[in-house]
Amino acid sequence: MGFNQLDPLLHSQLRLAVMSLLISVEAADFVYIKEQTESTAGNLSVQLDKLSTAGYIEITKQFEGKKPKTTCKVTQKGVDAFDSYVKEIQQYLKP
Amino acid sequence: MGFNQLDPLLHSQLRLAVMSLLISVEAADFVYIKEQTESTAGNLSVQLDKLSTAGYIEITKQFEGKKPKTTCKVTQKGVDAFDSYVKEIQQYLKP
DNA sequence: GTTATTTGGTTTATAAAATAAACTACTTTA
DNA sequence: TAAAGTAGTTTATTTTATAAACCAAATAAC
Repeated sequence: MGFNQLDPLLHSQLRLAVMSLLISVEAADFVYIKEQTESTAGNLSVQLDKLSTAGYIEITKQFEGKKPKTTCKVTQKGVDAFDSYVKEIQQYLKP
Repeated sequence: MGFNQLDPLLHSQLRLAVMSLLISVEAADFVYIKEQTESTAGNLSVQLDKLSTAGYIEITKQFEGKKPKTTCKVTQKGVDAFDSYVKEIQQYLKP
């Protein structure tokens, strides 16, 4: 037993999906993340901001031709936090 | 990939801890759960109620001598839901 | 060529959760 | 018998998540 606190920043449906995705692909743009996670743009925008503020991901905004393009990639801090989260929740899940 | 919806009833810090605990011990009383999960009585009361309403646990209230005693045990439905949740979140966690 | 519509988002408002604080009812101890 | 402890519940507050509305520019349709 011993239910140590799960990182509340990661223990969220969408943010967990985003982190999981970014960890496997290293970098992804807004539209791709939105499609993969089946989230709304508004919700995604907010949650990416939180992950960015926490230093778990890095967001770059540039123009691809004439369209804006937001690219995200996970930071080392983000990888570490995700690893810890995985270890912690495994405690909950194993019987 | 494929981020299928995590059961929101289980994807909660305290409810997940409670379910995890109950699955391993089969039955536990209010005070014990409160201690193990390090939760406040108010929060625990609310969350147990939600799990009970969902049919994931069964709550029995009786008197132990002169003191009230609330005992909880997980139902089959609860076990099934927990199993599904574990399978789903494993998808998120594996890189 | 100017009126939709789509793309790629952000901001603000609303709904739902989690948590904390206050309260109830009874018991035990000083 | 007054104070403190036990075992909770109810209500209020805070935090989160989600949805709705909006913005700016580009493209397609009439």
